Amino acid sequence: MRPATMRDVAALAGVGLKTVSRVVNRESNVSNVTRARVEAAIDRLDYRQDINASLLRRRGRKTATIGLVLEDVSNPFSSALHRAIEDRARERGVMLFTGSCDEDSDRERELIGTFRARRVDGLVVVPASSDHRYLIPEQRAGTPLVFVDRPARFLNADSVTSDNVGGAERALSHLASFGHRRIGFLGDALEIQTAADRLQGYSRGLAALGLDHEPAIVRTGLRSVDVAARAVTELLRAANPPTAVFTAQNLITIGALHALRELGLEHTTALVGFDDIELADLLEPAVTVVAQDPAAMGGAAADMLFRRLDGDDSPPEHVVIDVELIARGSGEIPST
Amino acid sequence: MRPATMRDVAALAGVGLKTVSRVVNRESNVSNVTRARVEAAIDRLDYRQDINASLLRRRGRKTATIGLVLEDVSNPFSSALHRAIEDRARERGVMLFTGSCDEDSDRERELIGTFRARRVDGLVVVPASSDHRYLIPEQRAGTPLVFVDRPARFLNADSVTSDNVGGAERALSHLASFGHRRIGFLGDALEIQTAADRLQGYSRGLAALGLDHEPAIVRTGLRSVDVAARAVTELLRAANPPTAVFTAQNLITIGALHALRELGLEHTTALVGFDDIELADLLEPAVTVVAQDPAAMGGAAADMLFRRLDGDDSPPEHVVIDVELIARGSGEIPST
DNA sequence: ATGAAAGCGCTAACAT
DNA sequence: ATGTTAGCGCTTTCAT
Repeated sequence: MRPATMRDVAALAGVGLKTVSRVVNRESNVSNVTRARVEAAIDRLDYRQDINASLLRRRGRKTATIGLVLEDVSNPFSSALHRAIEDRARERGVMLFTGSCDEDSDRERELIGTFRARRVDGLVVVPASSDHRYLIPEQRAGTPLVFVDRPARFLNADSVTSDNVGGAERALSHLASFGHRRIGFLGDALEIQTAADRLQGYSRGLAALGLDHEPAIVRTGLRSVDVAARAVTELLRAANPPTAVFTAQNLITIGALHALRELGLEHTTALVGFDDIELADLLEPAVTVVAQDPAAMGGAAADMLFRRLDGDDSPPEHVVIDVELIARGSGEIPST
Repeated sequence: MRPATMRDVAALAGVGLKTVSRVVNRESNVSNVTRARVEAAIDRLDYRQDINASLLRRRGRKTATIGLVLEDVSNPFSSALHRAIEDRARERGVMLFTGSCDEDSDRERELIGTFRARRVDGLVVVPASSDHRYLIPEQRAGTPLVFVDRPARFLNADSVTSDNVGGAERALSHLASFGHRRIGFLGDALEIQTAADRLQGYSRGLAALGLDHEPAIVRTGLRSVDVAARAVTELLRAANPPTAVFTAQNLITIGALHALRELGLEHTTALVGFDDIELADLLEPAVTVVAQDPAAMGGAAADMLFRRLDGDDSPPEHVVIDVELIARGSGEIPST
């Protein structure tokens, strides 16, 4: 029942422990005859090296693992990030520990603590918490740390983010080019950095167009599809409703689509969403979005982490990944 | 730079190594004064127990990790499974190693080999390969092994699958109840067990309705959205086309939706898909599907694995998770 | 080319 | 209540 050890292999092959170690690690200074004998024993015992024991004694003490803190492994954005990082890690023979923290900052700390106990070589974090000073010791200890989607707060660390401000601005000018002058904003809680950035982009967009900021058509703190749908309904039923809306997040866009459909306004009120949604092109009208590129973000984050792991200790970098406006129909409805 | 060890803590606190171990592991027989001293030292050194070293010596040699082989962490089905398993694992303080194998059987073996080297306590596998005899030593060594979505081949192991046959049958009888007598089948490669099962359900459904099996309106081996779209287009443009189609997989359903839209037949040809798709309710018509329950599948798989880990060594079980037909519109278009 | 001894960070088993 | 010794499975170091 107990898995075979190197000792077992050595005994069966009639060689010393170190010789088996040499064969397993493909070191030189083993004669072909000896190697063959050892390999036969390995096969016979179905031996597999215990990486944990191996790494314990190794110089450098690397575990060939990295920890990945995501919002939720099952949401499309997180899992696209995950996949991109997995692919990079695989090239280096590195395994991933992942965990979902559901925007819960306690869970973020708990996860990172667990990763630390497992001696991960580095950390990629989509942060939930708003104060990362607790990671100072970690950082000082030399553990590479890359933040994704949102920057670290109160900690100077590498980050990879989308161009949220620029993307929102682009959405605004796109809608304006179709004649819209009253453009509603629907966003998430402003404690979330990306939500705040997108609102800032909206404001800048208004300013660039010489338009006033009208608080009545700006709604934030929308945390679910239903809440978003209700907010959109209210906005459009009020007196002097906006002729276009900018929905600053995935679920909010979906909520807005439901609301517009119910009000029968889907071909009348223009809509641009931030973040692409599945099947957006099959909807009627197809949904215009500012799309992020989670695969590129994950790739950039992994590249950065591995550069750090390879010894790069230049000052923290902040990579901003471009977003793309994909015009599909809903954002090209002209103002009436 | 080197992380603090238990030794360091013991030295700083002026106690023996074992006392620190007792405090860290919350064992009894430590006076409050001593405990406080040790805890202060832990805080000052920012010490964190090295789990790998700890587990190396522990009785039972458990690593508190499980390995999860998925088709692709970024696809919705896989990631929903992943999340369900993560939640169960978290309750037990178990971490997950995950990997995507993209339907590549070599990659499946490679991943499982890596997991084995890391001494995972158990394995949950969505299999890509068609012969699992290579896992016999693993199984004999007592490593719990649960297959999900598709059963093991040539290996008697626990499995959790959807009711693919029954679901397909239900789709057939649903379409028949709206008058359809010529129902096309569009499916994936039959090497994939689920695809074969769904075709079998289709055949049974036909038989139950007293309908003939017409090879001309059955297409299999459709491996992408585009290929599926083309197949649907061909089917519907041919002489004597089916009045309804059953698309036996996610991407095929999406391909069919594109094709129907392009042909202008979306309100004429009935469609039932296997596996739910995002935003199916916002499409026009909304898409009727036979929905799997990946969260339930993952939960059941995790429960099974942990039962095995807790010592249950009864014969392998094959849990079948029910599927649900969700009527939304496309499947209720009557035959003309 | 090969192996014996020491030790990685920790827990088990046994003192005291 | 606390400490000491051995040893988990492996690599390092140093010998032969």
